[in-house]
Amino acid sequence: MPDEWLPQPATEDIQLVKVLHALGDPVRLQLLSIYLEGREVSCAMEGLGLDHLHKSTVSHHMKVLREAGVTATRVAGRNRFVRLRRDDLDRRFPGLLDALLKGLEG
Amino acid sequence: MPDEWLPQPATEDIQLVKVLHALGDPVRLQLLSIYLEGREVSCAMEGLGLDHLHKSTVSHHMKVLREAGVTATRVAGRNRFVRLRRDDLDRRFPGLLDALLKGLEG
DNA sequence: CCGATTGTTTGACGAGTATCCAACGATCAA
DNA sequence: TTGATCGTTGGATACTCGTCAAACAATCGG
Repeated sequence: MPDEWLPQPATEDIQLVKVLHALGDPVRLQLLSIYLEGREVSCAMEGLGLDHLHKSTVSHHMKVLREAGVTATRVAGRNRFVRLRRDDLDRRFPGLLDALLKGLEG
Repeated sequence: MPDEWLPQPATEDIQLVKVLHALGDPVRLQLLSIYLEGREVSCAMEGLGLDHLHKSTVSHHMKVLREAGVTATRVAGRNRFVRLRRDDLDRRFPGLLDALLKGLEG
Protein backbone atom coordinates (compact mmCIF):
# COMPACT_ATOMS: atom_id res chain seq x y z
CA MET A 1 0.00 0.00 0.00
CA PRO A 2 1.50 3.35 -1.02
CA ASP A 3 2.00 6.13 1.46
CA GLU A 4 -0.84 8.50 2.10
CA TRP A 5 -0.51 12.22 2.57
CA LEU A 6 -2.55 14.47 4.79
CA PRO A 7 -4.48 17.19 2.95
CA GLN A 8 -2.57 20.37 2.18
CA PRO A 9 -3.13 23.47 0.07
CA ALA A 10 -1.98 23.48 -3.54
CA THR A 11 1.19 25.40 -4.20
CA GLU A 12 -0.59 28.27 -5.90
CA ASP A 13 -3.04 28.52 -3.00
CA ILE A 14 -0.37 29.12 -0.38
CA GLN A 15 -0.97 32.60 1.00
CA LEU A 16 1.80 34.75 2.38
CA VAL A 17 -0.24 36.10 5.24
CA LYS A 18 -1.10 32.61 6.41
CA VAL A 19 2.51 31.48 6.21
CA LEU A 20 3.63 34.48 8.25
CA HIS A 21 0.88 33.95 10.77
CA ALA A 22 1.81 30.29 11.09
CA LEU A 23 5.46 31.16 11.68
CA GLY A 24 4.75 34.03 14.06
CA ASP A 25 4.67 31.69 17.02
CA PRO A 26 7.66 30.53 19.08
CA VAL A 27 6.77 26.84 19.00
CA ARG A 28 6.08 26.74 15.28
CA LEU A 29 9.20 28.73 14.49
CA GLN A 30 11.16 26.19 16.51
CA LEU A 31 9.52 23.46 14.45
CA LEU A 32 10.54 25.29 11.28
CA SER A 33 14.15 25.41 12.38
CA ILE A 34 14.01 21.65 12.88
CA TYR A 35 12.45 21.07 9.48
CA LEU A 36 15.00 23.34 7.85
CA GLU A 37 17.66 20.80 8.72
CA GLY A 38 16.10 18.67 6.04
CA ARG A 39 15.25 15.66 8.15
CA GLU A 40 11.86 14.09 8.05
CA VAL A 41 10.63 14.42 11.59
CA SER A 42 8.25 12.21 13.47
CA CYS A 43 5.79 13.79 15.85
CA ALA A 44 6.91 12.20 19.09
CA MET A 45 10.64 12.55 18.54
CA GLU A 46 12.37 13.71 21.66
CA GLY A 47 15.16 16.18 21.99
CA LEU A 48 13.47 18.68 19.70
CA GLY A 49 13.21 21.26 22.42
CA LEU A 50 9.48 20.69 22.72
CA ASP A 51 9.48 18.24 25.60
CA HIS A 52 7.64 20.70 27.79
CA LEU A 53 4.52 20.56 25.61
CA HIS A 54 1.76 18.01 25.55
CA LYS A 55 1.70 15.80 22.48
CA SER A 56 -1.69 17.12 21.47
CA THR A 57 -0.33 20.64 21.57
CA VAL A 58 2.51 19.71 19.25
CA SER A 59 0.02 17.96 16.99
CA HIS A 60 -2.03 21.14 16.86
CA HIS A 61 0.94 23.27 15.84
CA MET A 62 1.92 20.78 13.16
CA LYS A 63 -1.59 20.99 11.76
CA VAL A 64 -1.37 24.77 11.58
CA LEU A 65 1.88 24.58 9.65
CA ARG A 66 0.46 21.99 7.25
CA GLU A 67 -2.73 23.95 6.59
CA ALA A 68 -0.69 27.07 5.92
CA GLY A 69 1.24 25.18 3.27
CA VAL A 70 4.54 25.16 5.11
CA THR A 71 4.86 21.42 5.62
CA ALA A 72 3.76 18.17 4.06
CA THR A 73 2.87 15.10 6.10
CA ARG A 74 3.27 11.54 4.94
CA VAL A 75 1.39 8.86 6.81
CA ALA A 76 3.24 5.59 7.23
CA GLY A 77 1.70 3.24 9.70
CA ARG A 78 1.47 4.84 13.09
CA ASN A 79 3.98 7.50 12.19
CA ARG A 80 3.57 10.80 10.37
CA PHE A 81 6.69 12.10 8.76
CA VAL A 82 6.68 15.82 8.32
CA ARG A 83 8.93 17.69 5.94
CA LEU A 84 9.22 21.21 4.65
CA ARG A 85 7.60 22.03 1.31
CA ARG A 86 10.83 23.68 0.32
CA ASP A 87 10.40 23.53 -3.46
CA ASP A 88 6.83 24.77 -3.32
CA LEU A 89 7.70 27.61 -0.97
CA ASP A 90 10.80 28.58 -2.94
CA ARG A 91 8.73 28.76 -6.11
CA ARG A 92 5.93 30.71 -4.48
CA PHE A 93 8.02 33.03 -2.29
CA PRO A 94 11.60 33.05 -3.63
CA GLY A 95 14.19 33.79 -0.98
CA LEU A 96 11.82 33.63 1.95
CA LEU A 97 13.01 30.35 3.42
CA ASP A 98 16.64 31.27 2.87
CA ALA A 99 16.12 34.53 4.73
CA LEU A 100 14.32 32.74 7.56
CA LEU A 101 17.10 30.19 7.81
CA LYS A 102 19.67 32.95 8.12
CA GLY A 103 17.51 34.78 10.63
CA LEU A 104 17.12 31.69 12.78
CA GLU A 105 20.84 31.09 12.87
CA GLY A 106 21.84 34.64 13.81
CA MET B 1 12.68 72.00 17.69
CA PRO B 2 14.01 68.76 16.19
CA ASP B 3 11.73 65.91 15.31
CA GLU B 4 10.91 63.37 17.97
CA TRP B 5 10.68 59.65 17.42
CA LEU B 6 8.38 57.18 19.10
CA PRO B 7 10.14 54.46 21.10
CA GLN B 8 11.27 51.42 19.15
CA PRO B 9 13.47 48.39 19.79
CA ALA B 10 17.18 48.64 19.03
CA THR B 11 18.27 46.90 15.86
CA GLU B 12 19.92 44.01 17.68
CA ASP B 13 16.80 43.51 19.79
CA ILE B 14 14.48 42.93 16.83
CA GLN B 15 13.20 39.37 17.12
CA LEU B 16 12.26 37.29 14.13
CA VAL B 17 9.27 35.71 15.80
CA LYS B 18 7.84 39.11 16.67
CA VAL B 19 8.37 40.41 13.16
CA LEU B 20 6.62 37.39 11.68
CA HIS B 21 3.80 37.67 14.18
CA ALA B 22 3.40 41.35 13.38
CA LEU B 23 3.24 40.62 9.65
CA GLY B 24 0.92 37.64 9.99
CA ASP B 25 -2.16 39.83 9.82
CA PRO B 26 -3.90 41.06 6.66
CA VAL B 27 -4.10 44.69 7.72
CA ARG B 28 -0.50 44.93 8.84
CA LEU B 29 0.72 43.14 5.74
CA GLN B 30 -1.20 45.69 3.70
CA LEU B 31 0.52 48.42 5.67
CA LEU B 32 3.87 46.79 4.92
CA SER B 33 3.16 46.82 1.21
CA ILE B 34 2.46 50.53 1.46
CA TYR B 35 5.63 51.20 3.42
CA LEU B 36 7.65 49.12 0.95
CA GLU B 37 6.93 51.75 -1.67
CA GLY B 38 9.35 53.92 0.26
CA ARG B 39 7.04 56.79 1.00
CA GLU B 40 6.68 58.17 4.45
CA VAL B 41 3.06 57.66 5.28
CA SER B 42 0.83 59.65 7.54
CA CYS B 43 -1.72 57.85 9.62
CA ALA B 44 -4.88 59.35 8.26
CA MET B 45 -3.94 59.23 4.60
CA GLU B 46 -6.81 58.04 2.52
CA GLY B 47 -6.73 55.67 -0.38
CA LEU B 48 -4.53 53.18 1.45
CA GLY B 49 -7.16 50.48 1.30
CA LEU B 50 -7.86 50.81 4.99
CA ASP B 51 -10.85 53.10 4.83
CA HIS B 52 -13.08 50.43 6.28
CA LEU B 53 -11.25 50.46 9.62
CA HIS B 54 -11.65 52.80 12.54
CA LYS B 55 -8.74 55.16 13.05
CA SER B 56 -7.99 53.68 16.46
CA THR B 57 -7.73 50.26 14.85
CA VAL B 58 -5.17 51.51 12.34
CA SER B 59 -3.30 53.22 15.14
CA HIS B 60 -3.20 49.92 17.02
CA HIS B 61 -1.77 48.05 14.03
CA MET B 62 0.85 50.73 13.49
CA LYS B 63 1.89 50.39 17.11
CA VAL B 64 2.30 46.64 16.73
CA LEU B 65 4.55 47.11 13.71
CA ARG B 66 6.66 49.72 15.49
CA GLU B 67 7.07 47.64 18.65
CA ALA B 68 8.12 44.66 16.55
CA GLY B 69 10.85 46.77 15.00
CA VAL B 70 9.36 46.87 11.52
CA THR B 71 8.69 50.60 11.33
CA ALA B 72 9.96 53.87 12.76
CA THR B 73 7.67 56.78 13.56
CA ARG B 74 8.68 60.41 13.45
CA VAL B 75 6.48 62.91 15.23
CA ALA B 76 6.03 66.24 13.49
CA GLY B 77 3.30 68.39 14.89
CA ARG B 78 0.00 66.62 14.68
CA ASN B 79 1.30 64.13 12.16
CA ARG B 80 3.28 60.94 12.61
CA PHE B 81 5.28 59.87 9.62
CA VAL B 82 5.92 56.16 9.49
CA ARG B 83 8.63 54.53 7.42
CA LEU B 84 10.13 51.08 7.11
CA ARG B 85 13.31 50.34 9.06
CA ARG B 86 14.73 48.90 5.89
CA ASP B 87 18.42 49.20 6.72
CA ASP B 88 17.96 47.77 10.20
CA LEU B 89 15.86 44.88 8.95
CA ASP B 90 18.19 44.15 6.05
CA ARG B 91 21.12 44.02 8.44
CA ARG B 92 19.32 41.85 10.95
CA PHE B 93 17.46 39.55 8.53
CA PRO B 94 19.17 39.76 5.13
CA GLY B 95 16.85 39.03 2.24
CA LEU B 96 13.69 38.95 4.28
CA LEU B 97 12.19 42.22 3.10
CA ASP B 98 13.16 41.51 -0.49
CA ALA B 99 11.43 38.14 -0.32
CA LEU B 100 8.33 39.69 1.23
CA LEU B 101 8.25 42.38 -1.43
CA LYS B 102 8.35 39.74 -4.15
CA GLY B 103 5.72 37.69 -2.36
CA LEU B 104 3.40 40.65 -2.04
CA GLU B 105 3.66 41.44 -5.73
CA GLY B 106 3.01 37.88 -6.96
C1' DC C 1 -9.29 81.97 22.32
C1' DC C 2 -11.93 78.69 19.69
C1' DG C 3 -12.93 75.07 16.62
C1' DA C 4 -11.10 71.58 13.65
C1' DT C 5 -7.60 68.06 12.85
C1' DT C 6 -4.54 64.15 14.11
C1' DG C 7 -3.63 60.39 16.57
C1' DT C 8 -3.54 57.82 21.15
C1' DT C 9 -5.66 55.61 25.05
C1' DT C 10 -9.03 53.13 27.50
C1' DG C 11 -12.75 50.03 27.95
C1' DA C 12 -15.75 46.68 26.10
C1' DC C 13 -16.87 42.73 23.42
C1' DG C 14 -16.51 38.82 20.39
C1' DA C 15 -13.50 35.80 18.05
C1' DG C 16 -9.56 33.25 17.90
C1' DT C 17 -5.83 30.56 20.04
C1' DA C 18 -2.49 27.92 23.05
C1' DT C 19 -2.57 24.65 26.32
C1' DC C 20 -3.77 20.52 28.93
C1' DC C 21 -6.34 16.36 29.74
C1' DA C 22 -9.04 12.39 28.63
C1' DA C 23 -10.71 9.46 25.29
C1' DC C 24 -10.36 7.42 21.00
C1' DG C 25 -8.74 4.95 16.47
C1' DA C 26 -5.25 2.94 14.08
C1' DT C 27 -1.17 0.34 13.97
C1' DC C 28 2.47 -2.66 15.34
C1' DA C 29 4.71 -6.33 18.18
C1' DA C 30 4.62 -10.40 20.78
C1' DT D 1 -5.67 -11.51 20.72
C1' DT D 2 -3.60 -8.52 23.88
C1' DG D 3 -1.02 -4.73 25.08
C1' DA D 4 1.72 -0.93 23.88
C1' DT D 5 2.64 3.01 20.73
C1' DC D 6 1.55 7.07 17.79
C1' DG D 7 -1.10 10.68 16.84
C1' DT D 8 -5.79 12.96 16.49
C1' DT D 9 -10.04 14.80 18.39
C1' DG D 10 -13.05 16.96 21.65
C1' DG D 11 -13.88 19.60 25.70
C1' DA D 12 -12.42 22.98 29.01
C1' DT D 13 -9.95 27.00 30.32
C1' DA D 14 -7.31 31.04 30.17
C1' DC D 15 -5.32 34.23 27.39
C1' DT D 16 -4.50 37.01 23.26
C1' DC D 17 -6.16 39.79 19.72
C1' DG D 18 -8.96 42.64 16.30
C1' DT D 19 -12.41 45.86 16.29
C1' DC D 20 -15.22 49.78 17.55
C1' DA D 21 -16.65 53.75 20.33
C1' DA D 22 -15.87 57.42 23.30
C1' DA D 23 -12.81 60.34 25.59
C1' DC D 24 -8.62 62.62 25.60
C1' DA D 25 -4.23 65.34 24.38
C1' DA D 26 -1.70 67.93 21.29
C1' DT D 27 -1.49 70.82 17.44
C1' DC D 28 -2.78 73.98 13.90
C1' DG D 29 -5.65 77.72 11.68
C1' DG D 30 -8.34 81.72 12.05
